[in-house]
Amino acid sequence: MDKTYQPHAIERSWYQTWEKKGYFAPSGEGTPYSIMIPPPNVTGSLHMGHGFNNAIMDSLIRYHRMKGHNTLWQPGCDHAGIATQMVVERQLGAQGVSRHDLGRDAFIEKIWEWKEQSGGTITNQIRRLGSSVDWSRERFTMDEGLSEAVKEAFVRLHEDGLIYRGKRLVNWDPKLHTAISDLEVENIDEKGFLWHLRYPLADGATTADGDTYLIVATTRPETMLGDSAVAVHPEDERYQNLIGKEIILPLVNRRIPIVADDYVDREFGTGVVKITPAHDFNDYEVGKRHNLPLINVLDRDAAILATAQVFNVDGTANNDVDTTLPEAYAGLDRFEARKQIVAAFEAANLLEKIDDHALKTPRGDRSGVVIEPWLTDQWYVSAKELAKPAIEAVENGDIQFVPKQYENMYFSWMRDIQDWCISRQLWWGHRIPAWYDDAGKVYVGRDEAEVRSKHNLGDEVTLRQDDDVLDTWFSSALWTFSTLGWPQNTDALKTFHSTDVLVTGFDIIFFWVARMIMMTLHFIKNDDGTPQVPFKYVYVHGLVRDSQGHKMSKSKGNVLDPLDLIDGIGLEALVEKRTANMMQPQLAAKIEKQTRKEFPEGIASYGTDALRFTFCSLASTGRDIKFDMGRMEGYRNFCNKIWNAARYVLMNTEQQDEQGSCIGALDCGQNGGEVELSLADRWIISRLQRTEQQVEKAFGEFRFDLAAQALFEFIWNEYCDWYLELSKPVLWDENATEAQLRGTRRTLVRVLETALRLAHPMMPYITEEIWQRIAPLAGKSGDTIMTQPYPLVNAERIDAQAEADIEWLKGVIVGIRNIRGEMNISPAKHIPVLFEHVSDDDQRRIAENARFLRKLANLESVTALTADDEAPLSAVQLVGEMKVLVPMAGLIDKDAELARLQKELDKLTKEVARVGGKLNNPSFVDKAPEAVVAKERAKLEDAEKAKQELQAQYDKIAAL
RNA sequence: AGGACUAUAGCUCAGUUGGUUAGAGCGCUACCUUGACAUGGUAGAGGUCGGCAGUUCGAAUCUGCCUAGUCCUACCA
Repeated sequence: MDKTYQPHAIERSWYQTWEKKGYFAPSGEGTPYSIMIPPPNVTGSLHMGHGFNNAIMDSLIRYHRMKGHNTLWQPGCDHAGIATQMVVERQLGAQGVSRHDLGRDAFIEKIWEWKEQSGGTITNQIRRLGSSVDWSRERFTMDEGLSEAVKEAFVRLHEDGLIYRGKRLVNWDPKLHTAISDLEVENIDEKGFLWHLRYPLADGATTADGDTYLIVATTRPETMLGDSAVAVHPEDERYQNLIGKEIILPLVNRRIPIVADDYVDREFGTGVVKITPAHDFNDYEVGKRHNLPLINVLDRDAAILATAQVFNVDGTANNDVDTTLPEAYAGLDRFEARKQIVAAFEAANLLEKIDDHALKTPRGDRSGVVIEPWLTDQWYVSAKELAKPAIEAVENGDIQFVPKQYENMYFSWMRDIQDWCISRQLWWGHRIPAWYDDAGKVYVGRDEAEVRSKHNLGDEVTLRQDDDVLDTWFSSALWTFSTLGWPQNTDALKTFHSTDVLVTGFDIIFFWVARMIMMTLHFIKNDDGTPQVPFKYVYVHGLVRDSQGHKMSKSKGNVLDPLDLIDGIGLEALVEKRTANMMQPQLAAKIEKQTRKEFPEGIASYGTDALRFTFCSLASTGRDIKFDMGRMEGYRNFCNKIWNAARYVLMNTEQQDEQGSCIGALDCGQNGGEVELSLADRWIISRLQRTEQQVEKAFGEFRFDLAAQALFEFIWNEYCDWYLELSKPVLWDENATEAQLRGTRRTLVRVLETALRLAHPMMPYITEEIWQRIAPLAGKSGDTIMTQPYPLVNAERIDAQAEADIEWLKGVIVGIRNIRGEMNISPAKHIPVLFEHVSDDDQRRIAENARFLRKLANLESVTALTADDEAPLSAVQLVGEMKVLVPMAGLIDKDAELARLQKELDKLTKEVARVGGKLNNPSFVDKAPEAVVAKERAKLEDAEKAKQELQAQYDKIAAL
């Protein structure tokens, strides 16, 4: 074995072996356990969040696989409608071709081509992360089977009356030319203006103050072209006489009514609001209440129309309203139109004033442009009814969120859920299975033939399929069951659904988790007709952030590719990677500077296991995960520690040639034979059981950080720091018996072998690599650690006596080391040690552990004094009541020792005062549980005794 | 506006049902190439647990208020 841990030498080949041998597929035996990977966006590449996610899921999957479950982890991607279409359009754009030049079919073919080329990125990343997904069951939302499922779901929902089509205001993206759902709109704080406009009253009416106009305030003056009313509060005394009268809308000269509606806030502005039902969601509601016409003045690019389009609130065309618009603005972009309209108001002396105003601007999360409420025909899922059982499933615990607090977030959204706009004006996606006849009547069916036969439509009727496609999240919502073969009732569906746990970030609880729950409960039923949940647990993890705590995003240029932490990357390559293909190239310089500052040396290579272990150790209950390179380096070092511990074990249990290759095994008890376990052996075996307990508990509670910590502490602080050291005096003792040697060798290999299995779910590669060589020495056989049983606690092997004895031993050794350290005695120097005030237990422990003491504390001699012996002047450490003495002669400076004692005495004085104070408080003694009081009494007694001893010692030395 | 979450060592974070001398890793200081490991070892320094009140014999832990930060939802035109 190499002297240091070299991850690259072992990772790739093990993954290939595992995959080739089919270890990732379900075993077909045992209780089913399944996880569906949250499908990454096929256009993209995995970022740190995915890396984190994968580390968690793979740990769970490997853990359950080792526990003998019939384990399925199914991978796949979603087609990411808008994002993918954008990427391919941009590529075509670079060649001067638009998708319209190509036509729909050819364009979709281009997307498939592109997907073939780039789809390998993600699968390669998943492999490099060590994820043991069943590649044979990889799925893609646009695959035939899943497309079937989408169609089926749409048709059934429509039949159930849960999907409808209607003309509504939607969030329109004027750049991408599609509707998007509420969730895809980001409301961003921006600075804007509030324009106060004068709207002249018709028919000579005047306000209470005698003005001939009303003042409305607006952040979007250009929409005034579509105003269909002005509203005041019904109880607003200022405007009582004007309700029912009319306004002459400036520039347009349309007469519009003054209505009363309690939507209006009297305190805000002038208490008068312009109502534009076709261009504002609130105004739309007001319009509905007052039966106002919907006057659309914008086209799909959000430019001003030459003539308005007018509808009634029920969506029918309105022919009563004059559609004339001023010619000056026709074809102008909304922002240009805004400027000119404001100028026109000013010129007409109708501009009262302009105030600065902070507002939230709705922007498309993909395009970044301002979203326009726009009147269109769209398909909707009525969510209220679907939400009911989805809420219940969480209320009654069929689905549990971990941590639980996320249930509140879920409930609050579900209880106020809005209908979901599922149609998108895109080409890439599942085309809506709806057809129209020439009269515009709509028919829904699985295909045109079904529609014709169902509605008795002869060939003379021409049918045209809806051009639109479905929201990607619609297909993702079916993910847990569509990927298992639904609508067929496949064996896979019966076996692996409900899945066990969904692992995801809280940012997509609404987008995905909630919708999956609604859809699954609706479509998937048990034999008794009760609905099936998509998953029993939702493990919600935090978002991975950079070291500054900022969210990682491409536009900020602070993203990290998990592979770059695994393999390492030079500074230049990292800068290049972060600044390539930017949506906003002007940020490149800033990103470059920032990158050079944060990673002046680039990024070192840490290997997959260290990365995964780091992710696990960060998986506590918080919402943010600040990724800390220092922490990962620490865990890389941990891998090295394991590596070297294994080297040591192998050196002492194998027969090795000059190069360290194995040429035979020493007797580790693999073939039986008498075995004598030392105290240290019994101790480490006991500690191993406790570690197994902790890890088991932590996995059960999704506390991967605690599992990682328990493993780390056991392996480093107990096995390496103490046990390996304690094994040396036995292994190197020429007088050791065969049974003793066999016992220690057996414990060395068995504990290591078990620890490897314990750690394997989190660190698959290093554990496999070492296990291959350790297993035979531990009497284990098998092709891979992956399918070995996960360690089970054996409570009988917990040995409290051994633990107490080793604690004593550690106390003595640390005490001596402390004197050495503080007194500057060279570690190389052999020193004598004496024990005074020795109890029977101490006597036994000294006798049993003399050789350990000598070796680990590097002692010249170990002497237990009897009551009659006179102790030489010494530096002293207390272990319980026993005094550990290091004679001062020639070694220790008087003043240094006094200072050291004084420090100890100060500590003890404080302790005595603190505990004594507590015990002097009668209400404490009266009210606290007896055990607690007894504990405090013992504490006080110990501290007082220790203080006395040390004080006496101090006086003795001081007197010299 | 409503709600959630967070605040513990210089940094990144643990801390189970209230009872610890409040822990870990990194960083820092001193010493050490001892036959697994310098990606290491030994010893050590470092914390008024955001602030203020309260409940309690006892609070990092429970309650209220405040401050700071993060986020979500809704929104005043």
